[in-house]
Amino acid sequence: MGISERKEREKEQRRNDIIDAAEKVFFKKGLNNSTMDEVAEEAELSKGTLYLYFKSKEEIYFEIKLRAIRILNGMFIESISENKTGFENCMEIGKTYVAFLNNYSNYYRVMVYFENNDCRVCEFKDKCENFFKEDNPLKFFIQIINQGIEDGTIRDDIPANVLAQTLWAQTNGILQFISTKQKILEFTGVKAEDIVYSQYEIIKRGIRNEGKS
Amino acid sequence: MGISERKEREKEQRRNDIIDAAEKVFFKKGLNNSTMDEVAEEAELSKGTLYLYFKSKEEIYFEIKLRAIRILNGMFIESISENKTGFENCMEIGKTYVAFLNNYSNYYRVMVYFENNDCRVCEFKDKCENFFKEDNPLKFFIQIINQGIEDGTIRDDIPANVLAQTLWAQTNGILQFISTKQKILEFTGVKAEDIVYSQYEIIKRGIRNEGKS
DNA sequence: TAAAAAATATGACTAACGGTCATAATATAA
DNA sequence: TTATATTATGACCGTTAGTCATATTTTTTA
Repeated sequence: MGISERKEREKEQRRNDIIDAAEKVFFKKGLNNSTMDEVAEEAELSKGTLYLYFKSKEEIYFEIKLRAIRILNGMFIESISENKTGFENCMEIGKTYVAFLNNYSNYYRVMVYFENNDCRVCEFKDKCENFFKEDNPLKFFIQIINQGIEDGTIRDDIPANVLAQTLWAQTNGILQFISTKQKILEFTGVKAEDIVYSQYEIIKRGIRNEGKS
Repeated sequence: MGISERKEREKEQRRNDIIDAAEKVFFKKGLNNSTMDEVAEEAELSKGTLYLYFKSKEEIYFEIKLRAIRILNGMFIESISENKTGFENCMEIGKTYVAFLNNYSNYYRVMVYFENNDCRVCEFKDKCENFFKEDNPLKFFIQIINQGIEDGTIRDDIPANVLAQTLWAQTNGILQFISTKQKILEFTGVKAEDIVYSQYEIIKRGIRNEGKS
């Protein structure tokens, strides 16, 4: 049945085209100031057609979030190395996350949106439920922490699970701060890099296995 | 002119009544699922009247945020003590912030909303611009860190400004994580308290002045 | 290849809701 | 008591996410 397969591909393609169009519109004007009519126009389709491929405006946004996560995951995987210690890899991931914020700020913003609007995310419950079980930056990060505990470069008095989630949550807080609180940074005369550097310094001391370099 | 003063008081009172009503409605159903008609009904006023006292739905929400900040500030001030070191006070503030999340989760959620929707906050630019200059949890926290640096209990190689904002941002990340990622915590079998404890542990090592207890 | 059936696309329409404004009610001043 | 100012009202408006009856295109059938 070559036809149904081709149709499947075409459908997938159209879905992607719609997400592409939505991305353009949303990135330019923000989710709230973008209308589905604009997305439809950008995609050269009628509005009704959008709803054949997606349940809601927010579901399209959620698909963009998935793209963001895929990019971030890819960057993380590229940034680590077998030749480095767990501790070094861990710090590398931090740097990479900051680079993601700088290079893909649009995608980053989409991710933040879903961090903080979990009430609505229920719509995608099924997708979210299984999310952690699949490839996911946090899951990946836990492995790195584990590596560090095993190779003795990261303190071992906190379970890898817990330590990883703590660092992950912290780091999200840092990125969120430097990306939304420019006013405060300006007013206090502090640069985003200062905060990032300070975060590294605290983490270094905070998680390094004592006695090791 | 006793009359105009009384009128002023009455107006202020009515404003507060409206915020009270809005709080009830918003806390019960969430900002997005609450309508201005519902707020008006709860306040026993017509919808039009609401707009005599507030420019928009979101401005009312912003007023609720101000209440939240006032509560948090009060808790912070209560939690510190002249008899404690800067380091101890700093840790105390962390604990207090967690207590705030647990005891005033509705207010906490409002604060988070404005952390992450800064685009819209422009409406309240004037209010926000001056915000940092007034009483503000972060500003207060900077003072505590300064105390710690001065009394030698907190490392002095990072400026108080920077260190305080870093810790603040981190902690926000932690609170946000434990309040929105229950699913992940469940799945990994980690408790919110574990994360909080781990955070304390990392910070302790991370900011304590070496050589001091 | 033509007609029937299935799949896909359309855009006018609806419902919901934030915000407005002409009008009404009430309080104050003259 | 009348004129003026203040406060309140709710019908109405504009916008927009989402729907659905209808139309178009593609595939299947005979």
